[in-house]
Amino acid sequence: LSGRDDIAISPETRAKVLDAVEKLGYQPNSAAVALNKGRSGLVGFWMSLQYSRYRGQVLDVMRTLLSSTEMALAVSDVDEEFQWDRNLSRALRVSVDGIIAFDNSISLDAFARNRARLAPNTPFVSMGAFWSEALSYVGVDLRAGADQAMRHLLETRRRRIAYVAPLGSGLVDSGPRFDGYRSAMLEAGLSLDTIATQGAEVEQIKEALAERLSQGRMPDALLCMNDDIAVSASSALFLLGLWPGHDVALVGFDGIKETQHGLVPITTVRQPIEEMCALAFEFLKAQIEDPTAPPLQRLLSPQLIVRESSKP
Amino acid sequence: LSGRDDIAISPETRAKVLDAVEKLGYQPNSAAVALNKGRSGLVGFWMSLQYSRYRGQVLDVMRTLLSSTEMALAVSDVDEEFQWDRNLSRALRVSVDGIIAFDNSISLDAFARNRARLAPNTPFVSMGAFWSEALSYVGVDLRAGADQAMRHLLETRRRRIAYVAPLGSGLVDSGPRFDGYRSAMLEAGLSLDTIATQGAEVEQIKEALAERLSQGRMPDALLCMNDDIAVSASSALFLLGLWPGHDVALVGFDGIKETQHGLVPITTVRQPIEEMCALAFEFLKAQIEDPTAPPLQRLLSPQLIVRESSKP
DNA sequence: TTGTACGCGTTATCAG
DNA sequence: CTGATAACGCGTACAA
Repeated sequence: LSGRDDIAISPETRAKVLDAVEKLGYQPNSAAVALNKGRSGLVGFWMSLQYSRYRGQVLDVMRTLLSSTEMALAVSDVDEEFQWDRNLSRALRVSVDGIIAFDNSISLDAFARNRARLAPNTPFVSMGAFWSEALSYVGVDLRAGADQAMRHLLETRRRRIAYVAPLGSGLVDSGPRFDGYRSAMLEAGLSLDTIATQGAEVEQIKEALAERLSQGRMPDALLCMNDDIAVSASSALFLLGLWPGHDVALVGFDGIKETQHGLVPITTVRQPIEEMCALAFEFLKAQIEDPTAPPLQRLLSPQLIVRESSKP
Repeated sequence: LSGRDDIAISPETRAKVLDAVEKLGYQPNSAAVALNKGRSGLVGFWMSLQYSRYRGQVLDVMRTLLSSTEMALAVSDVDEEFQWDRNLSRALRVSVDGIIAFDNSISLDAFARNRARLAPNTPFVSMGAFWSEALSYVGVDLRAGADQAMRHLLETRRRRIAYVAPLGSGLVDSGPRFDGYRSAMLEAGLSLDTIATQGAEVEQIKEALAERLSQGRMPDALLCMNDDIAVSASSALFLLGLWPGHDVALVGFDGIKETQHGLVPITTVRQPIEEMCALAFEFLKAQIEDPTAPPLQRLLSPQLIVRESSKP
């Protein structure tokens, strides 16, 4: 019935069994299978379902990766779960063989804090911008990416460089991207300029930029916290009569497809999505094989891709 | 240990047990619990993770609903799964007590087709714009909503009414919204006008509208397939020097929060999100209690909310 | 108040 | 090749 060839079975019995299966509409009980095998065949994928195209593309890659496997993905939305310590046990109730936590510091912290107590041996890999040294991770060194981007902007003689991030993201004045921005600016003797937007929509970026324009202090380069913002900024600049790449340089983060074609191809700090996902899954599988093995850790570097929007 | 008060236990033993739990980091095995109880405490939530604000808000409501319960949500992304018959068994492998399928006709069809074979007794409720008469559902009668919207537009003397939907959504020339639009137009002796956009971004809507404007055939009303588009259209019209609500009436679908405030408050066909989610969950719980009960079905009506964008 | 045995639905093993 | 049986980890009922 379960398609093994190392076992002999008479044609008649096989037919009888298959027949019964058909007749009764038999479906294996997954809880029983999971209990017996000690495996559920499920990978818990913790991510924020707040939209960004980058997240969407990562989920897609992950799904494609798993689809060639016997494993399936169970997505848990870890948005705004501020009381994570309470919610953690609920999230852990899903019978998964392991967890991949993507780009989410809150759930990662909560898990790291309570691992010993709640899930001592649950394979866990964090993936993306956040990690804990105590756990397995595939990190992406956004700080290094920000450094690359800033070096590029400074080398191409931009001086009034602003950092753009949405209000309420917690990234307006902190995080590896901002840190890279700040230290590069200070080192170059330039003063910081942060633009906090209401969101990532063209309209919202335009509003923020229009204010700068009217005050006569439009930057000559924008380091955008992600590509969604950079793409929107590109449109916003156009609407304000400015040429992205000419009047104002534009750099984004993530490397989503939409940066390639558009009004102007946009320079971006590309995250190694495929490698990151493949590695995270590999690490998870290894942890599942041997849950007692020491954590597997790897720091990936994003790569600056220079395009029209920041050509010298 | 499991907090029952109908059973007596000596303080010493209790302490000993609790102590051991602590010391060993004991956590109940969810597969075993599920097997024993015949319940996993999980609700499978099938939805497309392609972004729309409406979907985001629905997920939020659902999550809030479940958080006051002992049940947890396991989201399955059912995007672009064209080979659903193959993927269905994979999706069904998640050991859930029941499934809520939201606004997704593909997975619904696949499930309805294979229910008898793959999951004869799995509680299943579809929720939103699609349903199957053979299964439980909480439907929303978008056709009725479209009728309301069209009646409103026609009564307020708009005549050159266009229907706006994104290319590739499959909704450009079909679906209950389009059907309502078409029959109202034909009945009124007006000719159809469909605007297919590249997406829901302001830029993309603007592009489509700019073409109309330059051809001198700008409609006097836009029936937008959803609020994301309507909100973007509002900005796009402004950018083109037109006043939404004055020069061009605007009606959206869904009733997301963002329609209330903005450049212009936008008329929308509000979906009964809270009621829909609550009812779907209630139906699912009932099906879980008694899987052999006949399907529970309910058709909800969306409600037209008239705002600035379509005032007479 | 405590200990024990059984059943949940599978799979794997082992004797026939 | 077939049939019976143990074990997976838990909850519950019942005997001690």
